[in-house]
Amino acid sequence: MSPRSMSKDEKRAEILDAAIRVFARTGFHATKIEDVAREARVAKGTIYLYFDRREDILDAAFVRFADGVLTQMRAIAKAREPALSRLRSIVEAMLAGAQSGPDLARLVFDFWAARRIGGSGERPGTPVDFAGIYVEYRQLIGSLLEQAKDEGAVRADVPEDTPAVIVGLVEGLLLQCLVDPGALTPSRMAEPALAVILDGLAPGAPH
Amino acid sequence: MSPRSMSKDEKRAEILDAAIRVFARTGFHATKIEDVAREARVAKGTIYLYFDRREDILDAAFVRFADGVLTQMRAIAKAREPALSRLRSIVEAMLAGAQSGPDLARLVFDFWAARRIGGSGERPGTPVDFAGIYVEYRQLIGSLLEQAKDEGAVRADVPEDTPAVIVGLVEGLLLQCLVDPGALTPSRMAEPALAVILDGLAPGAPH
Amino acid sequence: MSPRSMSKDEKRAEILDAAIRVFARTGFHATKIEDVAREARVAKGTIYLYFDRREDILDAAFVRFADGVLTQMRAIAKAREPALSRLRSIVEAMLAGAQSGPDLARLVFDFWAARRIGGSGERPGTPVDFAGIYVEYRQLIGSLLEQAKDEGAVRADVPEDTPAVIVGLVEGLLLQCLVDPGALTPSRMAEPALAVILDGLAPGAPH
Amino acid sequence: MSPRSMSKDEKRAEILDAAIRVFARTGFHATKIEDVAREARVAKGTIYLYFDRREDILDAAFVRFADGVLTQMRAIAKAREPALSRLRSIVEAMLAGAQSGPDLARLVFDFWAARRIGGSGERPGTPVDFAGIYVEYRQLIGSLLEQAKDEGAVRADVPEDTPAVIVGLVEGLLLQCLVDPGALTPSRMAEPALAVILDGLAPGAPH
DNA sequence: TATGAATGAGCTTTCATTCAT
DNA sequence: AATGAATGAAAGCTCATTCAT
Repeated sequence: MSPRSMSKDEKRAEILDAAIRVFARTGFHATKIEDVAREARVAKGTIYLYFDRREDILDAAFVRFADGVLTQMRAIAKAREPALSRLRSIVEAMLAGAQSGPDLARLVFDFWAARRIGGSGERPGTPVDFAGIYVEYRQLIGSLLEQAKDEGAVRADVPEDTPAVIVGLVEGLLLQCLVDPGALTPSRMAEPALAVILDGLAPGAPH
Repeated sequence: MSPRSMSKDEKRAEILDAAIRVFARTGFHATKIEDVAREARVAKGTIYLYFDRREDILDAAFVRFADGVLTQMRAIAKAREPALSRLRSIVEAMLAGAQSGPDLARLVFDFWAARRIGGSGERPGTPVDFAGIYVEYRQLIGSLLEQAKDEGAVRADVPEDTPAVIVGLVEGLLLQCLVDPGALTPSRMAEPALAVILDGLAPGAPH
Repeated sequence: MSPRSMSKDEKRAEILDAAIRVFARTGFHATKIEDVAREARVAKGTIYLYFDRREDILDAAFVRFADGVLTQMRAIAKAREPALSRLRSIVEAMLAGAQSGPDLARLVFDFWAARRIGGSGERPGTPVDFAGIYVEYRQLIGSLLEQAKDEGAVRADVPEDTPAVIVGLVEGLLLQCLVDPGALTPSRMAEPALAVILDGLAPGAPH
Repeated sequence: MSPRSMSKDEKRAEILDAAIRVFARTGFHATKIEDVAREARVAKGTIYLYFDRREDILDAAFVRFADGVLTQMRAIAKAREPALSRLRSIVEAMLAGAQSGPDLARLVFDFWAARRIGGSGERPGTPVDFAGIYVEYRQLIGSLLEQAKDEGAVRADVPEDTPAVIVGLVEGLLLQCLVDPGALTPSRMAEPALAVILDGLAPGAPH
């Protein structure tokens, strides 16, 4: 399976991918190192050649996930289109991403719970800059809003904290879809979400 | 301490309150039965006279928490005020609630992670109707929107899934605050949140 | 076997005794918690109700062993006899003690090796005052030497560090017996040991 | 680093030296093959080209250490001096040796503990003739005592087991110094040790 | 010869759950 | 009803040893 010529980084990535698959399927908390090893087709001990502790795998998985989202967002943000159009695309892309891999989105909750994000208890280990990732999400949205303002596509008095509202709206919507996949699907939510966001930002009369 | 005359239900509630305090402080995953017992001033074995399994305590805790929110929402929804004003109050109340007890909000993540909400894996035990709770959230909002429509306070073409967008927006915003408490606080977010929600729903030009 | 009425301390002592038996038989390093549990007729987990860590058992075992020796020494030192005679008795008693339980004496090496006595590496956990025990050994001998001097039974110019020499001699002799039980037995060594010690201390012509 | 022309034995010796350094520093029990490899500047697997099992390294280390001591003792024993003087030199040399490398002396405990010297449990592998080494120690001392007797430098009725007493005294003294390096140093112990040994053996009145 | 990635048996430790009192 | 000592399954992690290159 794994060629002997594989570099240390590649092997690590391979194990990480396996771990993400299992976490998504079983949940981090219920996933044993043994499970990750089996999925990655290696022995238990091998895992520890690439990760110091079980929790580090979760951290790495989250970072890989978040990086993917950020990369996609940055690409869209750089497109040659009106800012408002790019904002719309970003919202659609995030919802579409969750559509294709809902289990992966779940990983975020596991991460929150395991890492006690927002809790008063502290956890050992090198912390993942969770907040920093959201700061960048918001900055990206904020920068688009500024451009849209300059382009006259958005009201001039948009409150400062609006990026957080938009990011929250998208993430919260994903939660809803995760909780009640029967009633709600991400793709179907794009239109009403944008209706709320954009019409609220429109300079003149909506639509 | 606990009077001999206490009923089984009262005692159970007392233990549950203790558990919620510890879960909020320490996180469910890191909370041992022993910790709950200590907080409730009973012996470890006593817990098992009121709950069959450890996870049942988390379920019960979540239900009690969600019931509290719903009760509050229902009360506001019944007030003698314009529907739009009640909608605004609900949003403000939810954000204010998180403001006063951020640790309690964290319980929701623990619940998701432990109960594998939205995941493909199944968990044993009597399931809590997680989705149902959100259905009721959305119905409450949806009903207010209908009334607001009738009152002419809201555009007639508000998309059907808008309640999910609003609930998501509030929950997502809470997540943001939890993740980055330094930069964001729930109370400060009420105004920009309502700016996005309400102006987006307004019939004519915003404001 | 173990009556339910046993106090926590008694139970701890019982486990400790079992542990000492196994350590003596198998060596600390090769002894698994499981082995101790089996010898003590309890489950593995029970051990941890009385000792926090595996190493703590060794510490406690050593302390119990050393306390026994010290108690015996103190008792002899208080006897109503000439000081020199009591010194002789102490040497004989220590050698006789090792005679009856050579395996127990081995425990000391395990302790040294595990606790890295005298080494540059540090170990975690509450340290056992190893040096302090030997300080007391030496003080006891030293005090007897002083009395013997006053009684004129010993030369006046005995060097200050002589107690260390005597303690060392006895312990070192025990090592020899441990290493080569075929050729040497503690009981047989008492006479030559005393011949070296006492005649060396005699004021006039030896014997 | 290591020249290609190095013989198998030389390489083995080089690894052994590295191992002794690490054992002395860290203790055998806490030393991993990896540590030895790093110190010897070879890969882990290379160790196994020269030693079959981890314990064999300890055995070899001990033998090399003991051989060094014996060689030194033999050299002194052959000197052209009165036997008593040579005995004195040997005692001084052993104490001085420990003075220069206390960590190395610790190796002996590790060896005892790991090899279960004196214990009832048996260990696999080719055993090191631990007892034999001490036999030779004692024979060397015994032979010197005989010569001293012939030279009239020592009482005629020295008990047969006196060599064991002397060897034990020196070793035991070293233990004391190891245990309580603050209070005792080997070099300072030479004089009181010899006072006990020699004056005890003197034919007429001491000094 | 030398390497070092891979292995997996085996250990310590934890803790939900039970049950005799 | 209440207790808390006892249990033992279960899991994370280590590291001596192997072996393909």
